[in-house]
Amino acid sequence: MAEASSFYITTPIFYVNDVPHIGHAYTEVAADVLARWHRQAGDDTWMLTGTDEHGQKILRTATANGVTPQEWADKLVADAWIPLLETVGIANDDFIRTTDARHEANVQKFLQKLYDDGHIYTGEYEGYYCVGCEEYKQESDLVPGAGEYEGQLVCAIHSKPVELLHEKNYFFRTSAFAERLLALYEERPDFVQPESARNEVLGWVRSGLADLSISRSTFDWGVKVPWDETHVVYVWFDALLNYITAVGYGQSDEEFARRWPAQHIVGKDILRFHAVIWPAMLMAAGLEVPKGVFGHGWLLVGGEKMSKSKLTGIAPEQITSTFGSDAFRYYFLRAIAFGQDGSFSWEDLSARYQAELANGFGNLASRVVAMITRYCDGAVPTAGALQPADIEIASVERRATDDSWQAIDRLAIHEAIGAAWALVDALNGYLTAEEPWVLAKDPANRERLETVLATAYRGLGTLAVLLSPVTPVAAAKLWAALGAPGTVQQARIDRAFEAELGERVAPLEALFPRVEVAE
RNA sequence: GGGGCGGUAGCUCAGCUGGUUAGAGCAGUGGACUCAUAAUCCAUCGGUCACGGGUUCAAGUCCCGUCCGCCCUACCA
Repeated sequence: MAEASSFYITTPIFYVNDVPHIGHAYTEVAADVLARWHRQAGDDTWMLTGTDEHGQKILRTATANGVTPQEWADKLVADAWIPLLETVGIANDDFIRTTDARHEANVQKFLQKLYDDGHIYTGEYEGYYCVGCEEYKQESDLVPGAGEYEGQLVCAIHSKPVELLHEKNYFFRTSAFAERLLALYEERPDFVQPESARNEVLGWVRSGLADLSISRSTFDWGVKVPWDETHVVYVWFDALLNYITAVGYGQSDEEFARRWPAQHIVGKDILRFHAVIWPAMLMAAGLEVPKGVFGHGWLLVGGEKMSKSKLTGIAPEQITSTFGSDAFRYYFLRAIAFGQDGSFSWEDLSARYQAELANGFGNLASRVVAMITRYCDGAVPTAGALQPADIEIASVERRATDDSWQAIDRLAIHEAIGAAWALVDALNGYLTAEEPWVLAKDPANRERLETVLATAYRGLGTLAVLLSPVTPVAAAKLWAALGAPGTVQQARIDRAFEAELGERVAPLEALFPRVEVAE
């Protein structure tokens, strides 16, 4: 199915000033698995990720470090963000930075068009400004003052009174699109997923939309507003546009038509921007809205949303250095229903690593390859007359292939892995029931032995293909050990059960070696 | 304050529009087996479904209330 159809998937772009943690990596991995799966099913796939580099905070930290904001961003991208992708094995097709010329120039083009078409007006922003923080505060950030400031509202951080300031700003008429947005959610129930996210978005839009201030004039690290260079574009407005500037908007109509619209994968915290403001922006510009917006859940540590301020932030390398990138990818996508919040704990991670990856999948590969080596001198045997158990394995392979692909189509990554895993369990059970090590003792059982091993070998091949998007490193090792041709990524995943395999097995090192947990 | 979500076996979670003895995985226990990373396979223990009312022939599943937890309330995946 889906021959050569276009599949364009994005992650949010990272705010470079953040410190990468497993939450960022989680989003990346989810998008990457979907991209790999589609790519391997023959779709014209494109995965985009990148960095968000404008804004006052970055300007400030750059200045504090005595470098220009561009130099600061360059350093963070090179030292933190590109390495993050490598750490968890992301195979993105493009990496956009909001400081790229292709981005900045076309953000201006987009903005100018909205301005020319009357979607932007000049207004006045009024807000509480904290001199200490050098930024506007929401009322929720203010607390009642004490002592000499008794009776006034003060900044929660500095405990000093804030000033009510007015600033000239340009505003985008988000409010004008409320009806069209509601119609969109109505017509396309899966535009915002999962269901809980959709409900939340519906609630927001029904309760009314305020116009969005889209420019700032108190600092200058950003894309200049084309008709008023004393203003720079508000970072979110700037950042969202990466999804189209990266695929040719304003530059190459052909490329743009080929890729757009995209499936966005975002954390549920930024759902509002992606499911409300972004489609409104696109509507204003006369462009197609995204294919869909999927808001995934939080990673919870100790029952609470992971956060660096509470010191629960975990760097991806803490996990990958011990368990490897495959385990990272597998664990978070398998253990957490995609879209829901999920609890992370080292205990759970190592338990699943041991039980599922090492004992389940890894050991299965190991025992099958070892038996073919031992009983057949490494030559892959040919199946003889099939018995019901062998036929059952073949049908499990077929079901795993179909079910997992069908789940991926619904963005149910955890279900897709579960569907593939049914094959791991079936094969382990099959071997125990057929007892090839017993068959091997009597030459009279030779044909049966070879049939069983051929069937198990066939199953392993299917497994390698099905799991390659999730555990690409292990799948490649297994593929090589099976002596299969080319790379496992070249095998069509939507027809995994009939992948072309090999004739001789090669030694296989442990796919997921046992880990001594040092807490 | 307002809004959302959740509270089901030791742990992580399934339980759709209410309907036979509430399920899975892991952990625990017992057994089988030895090809394999002391792995695998089978069996088994284990729950007053947060609490209190209500609706109903029937509620984990609907309604009301209470308690607890988390999150959102315009710029942290």
